[in-house]
Amino acid sequence: MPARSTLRDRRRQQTAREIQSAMLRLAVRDGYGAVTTEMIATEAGISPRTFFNYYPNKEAALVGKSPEIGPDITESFRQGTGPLIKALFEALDRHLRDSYLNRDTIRMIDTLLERSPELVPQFYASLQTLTAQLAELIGQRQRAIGHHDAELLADMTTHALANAIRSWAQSETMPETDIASHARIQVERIGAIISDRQNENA
Amino acid sequence: MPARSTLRDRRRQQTAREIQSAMLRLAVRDGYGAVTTEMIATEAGISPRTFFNYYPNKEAALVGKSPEIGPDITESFRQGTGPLIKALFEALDRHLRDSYLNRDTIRMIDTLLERSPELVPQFYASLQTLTAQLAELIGQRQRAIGHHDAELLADMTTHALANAIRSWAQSETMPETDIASHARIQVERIGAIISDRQNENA
DNA sequence: GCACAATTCTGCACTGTGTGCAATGTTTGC
DNA sequence: GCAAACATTGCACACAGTGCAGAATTGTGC
Repeated sequence: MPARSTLRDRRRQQTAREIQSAMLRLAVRDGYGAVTTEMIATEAGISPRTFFNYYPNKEAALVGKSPEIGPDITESFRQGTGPLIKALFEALDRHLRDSYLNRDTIRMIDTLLERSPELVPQFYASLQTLTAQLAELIGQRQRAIGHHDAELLADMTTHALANAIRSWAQSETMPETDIASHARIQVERIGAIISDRQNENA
Repeated sequence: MPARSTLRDRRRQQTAREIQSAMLRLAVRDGYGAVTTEMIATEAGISPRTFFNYYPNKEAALVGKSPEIGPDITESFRQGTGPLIKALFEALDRHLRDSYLNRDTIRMIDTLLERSPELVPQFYASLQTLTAQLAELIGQRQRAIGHHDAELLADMTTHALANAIRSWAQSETMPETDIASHARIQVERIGAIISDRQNENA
């Protein structure tokens, strides 16, 4: 569901971004642990109670609302037949082109994750929606791949994608359109290490 | 530090296990969300405050305290020179032989993760200690592998290991000594998928 | 424009998590 | 058996998160 464009919905999205941005600003300034939901609400100009209408917890506000993969993309992924990894990252590439990525936002998240490494696992956990969606898609396209394997692969993919997005945010020159292929290259590098082919094509 | 065997330390370990077991019993009976730290404390025969002397939060009590990889194992892993994956899972195999795994405990965890899938990401996050240790070891042994790659690989390994332990707990017949090789096989299967070699050796 | 339906925002009361601190017990080394 | 080290506990407190009900706002049909 690619967000009906009623006034209400646009406002909702706007507020969600507002809250995330307030949270990030405060966390970068005062440290994640020092930020309370009350401070965020005040900074974002809403009541403390309303914060929880937008995000189920503090963590979630950090990551923000990321859109689901659209049905056109999932459809063509499911029905494709080429190499899985190629198709997977093509789908992610298309998905990224649909999403708005804000360099400054990602940079702030990056700063936080560097300053408070204990947040990193929590951060990846917040990407669960994407991971679960990917796992399901992989399972549907490639019936021969078991459930656990699909999940592991999806997890890895999300992880690599997050790494690629972080590199992109850090770099001044890397175009947004390179993110998916960056991630893909990392995954393939891992594949090579697993198969002990580290010194090939070096 | 392989746990000095003073009375104090043995008691500490015992209490930690006691708490975990209390938590699991209650969570299986009433559902994870319905269990409060106070209930756990009562069930385990300690004061509510003491609970937090053992575990930083409810999550952690679920997973329990798992011992670090001993220095003998890490030493020989770091200095080995063969294929990384082989060495990695050999080290894990030795590590598992040092640890006590309790089938019933794992089964209860398994039940919980099935009933409350929202716990799964949190669960993997709790294995962060192991993941971080593995990432560091990989980086030290194989200098050519970048930091991000080592982390991704470590994450995958931990994930696969958790899967293998869960299979072991479910099975009546699988010997404990097969866990590491199970995990290794999963990782290698993923490696093959990445490299689009799914139909080899089938 | 105007009523009224749907939705969203907010305040309030309440349960539960997690921490700091200081008093009180218990273990240990000597 | 004594003093230092460490563990347990109670208490007070700050904050997270939820349910509910009324106020405020926005969308809709006329």
